[in-house]
Amino acid sequence: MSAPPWTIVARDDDGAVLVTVDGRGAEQARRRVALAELPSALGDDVRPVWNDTAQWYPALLDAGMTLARCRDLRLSHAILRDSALVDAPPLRAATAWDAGPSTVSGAPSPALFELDELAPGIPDRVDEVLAEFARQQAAVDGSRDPGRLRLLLAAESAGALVAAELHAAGVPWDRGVHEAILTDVLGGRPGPGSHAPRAEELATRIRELLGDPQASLDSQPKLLRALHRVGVLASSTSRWELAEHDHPVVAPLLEYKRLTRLESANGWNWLDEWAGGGRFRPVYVPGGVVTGRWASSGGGALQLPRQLRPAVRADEGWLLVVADVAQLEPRVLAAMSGDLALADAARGTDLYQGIVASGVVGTRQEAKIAVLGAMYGGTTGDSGRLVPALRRAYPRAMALVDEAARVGEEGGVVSTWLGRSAPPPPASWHRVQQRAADPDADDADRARAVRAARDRGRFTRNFVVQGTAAEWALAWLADLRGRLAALPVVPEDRRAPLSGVALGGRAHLAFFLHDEIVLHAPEEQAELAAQAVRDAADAATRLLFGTFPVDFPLDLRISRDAGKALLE
DNA sequence: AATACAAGCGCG
DNA sequence: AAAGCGCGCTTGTATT
Repeated sequence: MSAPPWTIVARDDDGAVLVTVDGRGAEQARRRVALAELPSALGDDVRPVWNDTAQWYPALLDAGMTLARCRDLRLSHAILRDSALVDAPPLRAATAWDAGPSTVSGAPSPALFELDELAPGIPDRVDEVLAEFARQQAAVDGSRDPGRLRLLLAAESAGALVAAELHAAGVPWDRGVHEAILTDVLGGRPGPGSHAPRAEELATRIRELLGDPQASLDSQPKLLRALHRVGVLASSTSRWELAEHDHPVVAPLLEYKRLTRLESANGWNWLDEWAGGGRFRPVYVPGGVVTGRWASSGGGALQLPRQLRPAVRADEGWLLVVADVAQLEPRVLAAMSGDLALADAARGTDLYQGIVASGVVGTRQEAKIAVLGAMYGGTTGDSGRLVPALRRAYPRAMALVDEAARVGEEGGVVSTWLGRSAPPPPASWHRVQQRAADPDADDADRARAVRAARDRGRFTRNFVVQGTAAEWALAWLADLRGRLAALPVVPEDRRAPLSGVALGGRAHLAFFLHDEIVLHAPEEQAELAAQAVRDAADAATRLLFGTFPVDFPLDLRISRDAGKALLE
């Protein structure tokens, strides 16, 4: 199987320029095409190299085209600029390629083909794009581990394709189910200037218990003062702190907060704005998190309350394949540290139970607290008490995160398995450290420096694990979309109503959140799609960790909706 | 009136 | 029950 050619895709004053190049960026052929001709001019077996997937791919999707792979230079630049695998990189100087993420617009339209629709900042002229590609290829070729970086850039770029496809396809969203949940919990839609009926009833009771019929419950300072007046001496109005006080007002107040949260964050207004048309189309931002995780923008895609998952509901004649990886991060840690004992504990479907079975700690809950403490840098409470047991049982795994923390505390740089490095600490961090080292420094200066160092250490400790887990997930997605593209297209009358989008004819990705995915699949393809999900997970594990004996078991189910209830 | 910030809470 | 990491969004308040 030969790799497809690289094709630089860039703009000129009234169209696109396509340049076929070799792996070093040397030009082999060039042609100009009108933007409207781009889908047919590109064809299927091509690997575009472009400045920014979010600027090009939505229009191709609109035209009914999908791509197998690409190279996103903006995302790749960010990786190579910071990667510790790249020596003295010419990419480190600040340039227009450092532009922040542009996002796929919420209003896909032919306007995306128009020249003035470009987000400002990211270079798009052919000379600049060619030059950047050549710089990046040279940086990879001259790096300490070209193989890993090529994998990472390919995965990151495939992720950019997935993000655009996810937005185009959307999550099938059942308005009726969502409204039924809201009505059941809140009692009905709130009128202007008031809360929903159940929240208002609670508010009345709470004000009685506070002895103040005018008490404001939505203003933290006012609520806190009212609580103090009845003897609840909390220092904040946060849920966990209120729960520690034994007073009749606490329970209804916590319930009130729960209801008003649902109402404001994912109530009827959210439904109208984001999912009214039967699809929720979050804007995904690949590479939006320093660790390499995706961020999102608009609609709160990363915060969909589990309570509302039943509203994710397949179209008639379609099914959802819902899959998530159990304890992805500790499994990744076992693999990257080569810790056979931890990998052994991870052998079954429940890593925490495996740790208990090895006699490291007594209960599953303790195992969970210990593992999270190990990866997050917990030092106090149960976490601080339990982590040492983990350090004895899994010295290699713990050495990896402990070393990452040590390097971070000293201001150094850490990297993920494939070579994404944490940005170096900012100048302000170094100033704090220097001030503490000054002979005139006082205790406060030194305390501030220690705190900043520890904060940095917890960040780098977690970075290596969270970032490598993100790489596994990207590899999973990238492999999966290739498998899905090989499924047959169903007959016209069986397709999902995705106007102008090539994805509606077969099983496609509909949602992604760090370690879980939802596929939307024609009924007759659901089993095949589910097997593709499993096979892709295995392929991702082999791609990253070769033959190292670690499992990444999936919790997978096929059902009409994404609610957990149908599972049991 | 517009903008910035902090608190609080949803997700992994 | 949070803790220890990473996010986005809404609300109320403070600032300009």
